[in-house]
Amino acid sequence: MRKHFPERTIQRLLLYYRYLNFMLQQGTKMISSRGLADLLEIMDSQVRKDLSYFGKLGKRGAGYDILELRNKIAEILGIKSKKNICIVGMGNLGSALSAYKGFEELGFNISLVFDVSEQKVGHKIKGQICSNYSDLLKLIKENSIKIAILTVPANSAQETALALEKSGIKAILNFTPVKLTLSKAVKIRNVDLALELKTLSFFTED
Amino acid sequence: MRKHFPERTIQRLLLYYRYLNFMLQQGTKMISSRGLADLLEIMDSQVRKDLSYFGKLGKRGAGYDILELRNKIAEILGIKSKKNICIVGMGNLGSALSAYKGFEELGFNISLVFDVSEQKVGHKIKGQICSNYSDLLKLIKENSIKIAILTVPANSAQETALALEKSGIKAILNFTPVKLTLSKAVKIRNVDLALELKTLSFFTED
DNA sequence: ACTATAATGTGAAATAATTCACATATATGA
DNA sequence: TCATATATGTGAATTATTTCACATTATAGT
Repeated sequence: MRKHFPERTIQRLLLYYRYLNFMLQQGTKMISSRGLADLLEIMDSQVRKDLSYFGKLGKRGAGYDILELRNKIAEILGIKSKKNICIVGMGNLGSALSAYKGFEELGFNISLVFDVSEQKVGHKIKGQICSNYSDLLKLIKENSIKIAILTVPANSAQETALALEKSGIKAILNFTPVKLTLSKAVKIRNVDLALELKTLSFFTED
Repeated sequence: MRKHFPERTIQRLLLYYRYLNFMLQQGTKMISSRGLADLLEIMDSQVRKDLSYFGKLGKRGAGYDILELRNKIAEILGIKSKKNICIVGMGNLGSALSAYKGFEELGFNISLVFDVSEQKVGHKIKGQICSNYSDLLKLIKENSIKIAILTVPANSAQETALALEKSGIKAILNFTPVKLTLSKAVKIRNVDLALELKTLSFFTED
């Protein structure tokens, strides 16, 4: 079923998911594509197109059953099954992310965090005991972790990424401003905070 | 000159900028579109198209003069002129961002940080003295700050955004998972960390 | 039961972004 | 100076994504 639809569709599905959950708590039962679209300030046809990639999920004349749709999206996105992840680099950003609640809600569990610093290794950082970077290979393999968040300093990013690949990691969320070069078997996604701020600022009138 | 080119073009310009700076330090003088493209794993035609939006910046048969191109991109992106920004919400993420080096390199200066907590206000967090949220309007106006990073808890995001708008903020980098509703005069850009991780994970083979 | 209204699902059209392909210009070496 | 190789800049083609438009189906009110 994969890759006949835009990546953006998946991201919007996630946004729908959040709103549907919220509406469930409110006790609402049905929602139209227009209703969802208005909340997100997008076109209703976009909502329908997105959902149509995954079947006929609505009911003509009535809309979408919120509970059903929420569950279907959870299924599509694989939110039911918890996935263990690790964070490598417990600097400011790394430790902030280790405490970030948003990951858990989408089915992620931070099961390991690493750093090289002697001051951190063995100690709790935001409730997580920090493992030694020298045990990276061993621990990631033992725990069969496939997803890593990379928050090390730029100058050790590539080297750390290689170690992650070797340890069996299949996906890296890269917060460093470095273009990582790994085999195609490893999916990389870059989150470039400075770039986001600059993009915003560029398209803003002074 | 604005908005005849894709937003992605601006983002790539920024990546080019980083590489050009690096190459300058190495002492290289010229680079071809192919050279740049290979570094970023994109098409060389993409590089040429991106640059062509801003003039004839290269020399046929020779390529691009690295110093000239770097300066031209800095000019396009407005990197020379420092811009003051503020961060609202000094939780884990906010304080990590207040210490983040990447912003400075692109011409941003974090001149104010805010929180509501009595324990934080008046104290230094990562080198920044935290201002009281109740002084938000006054301080942002006084300092003519136009850009804000929003890292407050989800349940106060919308309300804080409204306060920011009132204080004259024209652009918000929103790290909360909340769809902010403001007048069109305020540019909003969302950074949704959980969504990034989920997108990555979705397109990864288990 | 009938009519008016609401809403989906989906090809087709429109829009946007990327990549191709090549005419044109420059550089280099013999 | 000429031939060959290199590399830009750009209109055209391609590919991707969004939006339109409408046939179809369901609902609600009378």
